[in-house]
Amino acid sequence: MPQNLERAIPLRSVRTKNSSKDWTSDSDGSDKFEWDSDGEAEASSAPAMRNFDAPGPSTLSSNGWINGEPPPTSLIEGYVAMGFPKEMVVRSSKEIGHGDADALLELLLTYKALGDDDDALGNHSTSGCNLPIVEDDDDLDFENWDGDDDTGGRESSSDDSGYEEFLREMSDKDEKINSLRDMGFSEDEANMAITICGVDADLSVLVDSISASQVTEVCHSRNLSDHQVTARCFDSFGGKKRARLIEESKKKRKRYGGGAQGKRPSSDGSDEESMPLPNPMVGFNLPGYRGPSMTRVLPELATGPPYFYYENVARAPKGVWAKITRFLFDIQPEFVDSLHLCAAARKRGYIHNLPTENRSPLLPLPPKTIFEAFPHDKKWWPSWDQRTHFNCLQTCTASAPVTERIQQKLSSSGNPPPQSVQKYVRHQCSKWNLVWVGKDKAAPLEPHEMEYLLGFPKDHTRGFGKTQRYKSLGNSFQVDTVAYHLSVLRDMFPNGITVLSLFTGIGGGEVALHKLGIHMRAVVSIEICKANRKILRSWWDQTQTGTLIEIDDVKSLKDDEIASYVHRFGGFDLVIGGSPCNNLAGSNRHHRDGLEGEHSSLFYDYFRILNSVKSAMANM
DNA sequence: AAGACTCGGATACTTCTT
DNA sequence: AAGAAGTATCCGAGTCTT
Repeated sequence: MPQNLERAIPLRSVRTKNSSKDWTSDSDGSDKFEWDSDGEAEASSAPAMRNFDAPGPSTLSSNGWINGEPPPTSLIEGYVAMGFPKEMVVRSSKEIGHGDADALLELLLTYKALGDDDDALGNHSTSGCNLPIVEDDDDLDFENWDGDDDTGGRESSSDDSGYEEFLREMSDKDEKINSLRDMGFSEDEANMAITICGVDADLSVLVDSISASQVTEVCHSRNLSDHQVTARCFDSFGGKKRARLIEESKKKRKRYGGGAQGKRPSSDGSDEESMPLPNPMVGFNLPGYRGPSMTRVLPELATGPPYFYYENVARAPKGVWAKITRFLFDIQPEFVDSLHLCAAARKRGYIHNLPTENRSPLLPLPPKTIFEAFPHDKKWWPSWDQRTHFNCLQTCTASAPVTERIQQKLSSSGNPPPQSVQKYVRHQCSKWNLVWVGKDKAAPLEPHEMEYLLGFPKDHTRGFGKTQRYKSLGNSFQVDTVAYHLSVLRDMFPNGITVLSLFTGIGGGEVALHKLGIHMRAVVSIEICKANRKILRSWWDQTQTGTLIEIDDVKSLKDDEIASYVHRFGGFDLVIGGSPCNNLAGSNRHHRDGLEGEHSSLFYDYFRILNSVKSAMANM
């Protein structure tokens, strides 16, 4: 749900500038909600995540920095704000440079995970250093099995003595890598297996891991969905705590030099980057769209507890969903257009590890067409406006002059109006989701009408400014859609569930659970917008008896605090949330730079926190 | 080839609130 | 008077569908 870009950016330290609102709350001030983002504003502060395009060859200069330049202080601070030790950031930057935010983050996460998992390794352990620097082939981590280019590769030498020591400490890992190479595996494979299984894993376990990865790769290359990969593939993996490592290992590099919009050349062509959207966009199944019954089997490491549910816009820039998928355990997204469930389109992708059988829709069923939703408007609806559904409800609405111009054009033409006028009016109506509320009078939806279409209780957002309400609603879940997916939890948790809700917004997930009759014993909610927090609190106090804890800044939620909540509530049954889409949404003309952009860190927060929860629960 | 669609952002201005 | 909030207008392109 909610969120803004602002939050995306780490820097609390930087907050100063924009004063007014604290970053924790949305950018707009009052309301910003859910995911989206409005956040670009902060960009300036955002340190780090910029990637420069030129992929040129990386070279290690005499000062120990790749490409010869130390990272800007702001960049380091940005990662430190994300929770990484400064020393680790510096070291990582030296290893792979700071130009590629994706690679750098990946390496940091790997280091961190390894360090967390195995103290014996120490921070340095990470041999992550052996991780290949930037490979071109990217995405497919499991891809280049054959090429072991890396080996000799990296002359990482460098003058940095600290770095060398670091390398020395990795001897244990190197030894295993050598053994695996002797067995015919590439260094990449060996590295990945160690990343996944841990440096202390037996050689046989590492071998099994590589074999399992190869199976996965084969499945992917055949375009099989994840559910077709048997869990058996992953049985050999280590403990659950390793779960978070998986992704990191998976995402091995997708970097491309291109700019944000990234069209990456895609060396091999086809494949990963492309993740075609289904048509019709009905997900794995929908009421009334019974396709072939499918049962998916998730990799063991992807299964709960906790269950998790991640959402974002379906039409993100190319490569974004492929990347998100890699982070989230290679689970294939379920793309659904809420158009099939209610009267408004809403094309979204959902990555979750919930069962997909025996779902049930919320009752009563919501109106599925505009006329069912607003029968009163039928009286004024011109026959040449044949819309039956609204387009995606967004955060911005038409200004009054739009209505005025439409009215003026229609009143000055006959009936029916000429084609040119019809075309203009139809375009405006589609663009702004206008409804006919009077003779020749097309007006924007009111906030309460949007609440209705999105499945929220009446007046859910009432009491706040209209602009804020539009913004919050535009960034929200479509409750019926999400509830359909979450409905499987009802029978699984008859005594209620505990929820960690990221980017909560106005509580679309919570409302869905409530409408499903699922008791929430406790909800820990992270939402930057003050107005949204108030909206959730207000609704909670009126409808719930469980515990609600609201946190404003996702960046402040660190591992130890997560662990304390896990301990306090006995773990979380569900981690739910969408991440801001400011830089993903097509409507954004300014900074649609996907996950490569400067404001894309919120997704990584989701990822980070999810893995932190998994890790804490594994240690319970 | 043309059309349709997209959880948006920056800015200037006006209006409301403190 | 100053700040907060609301209003209006500007701003395209990537991707998919027809």
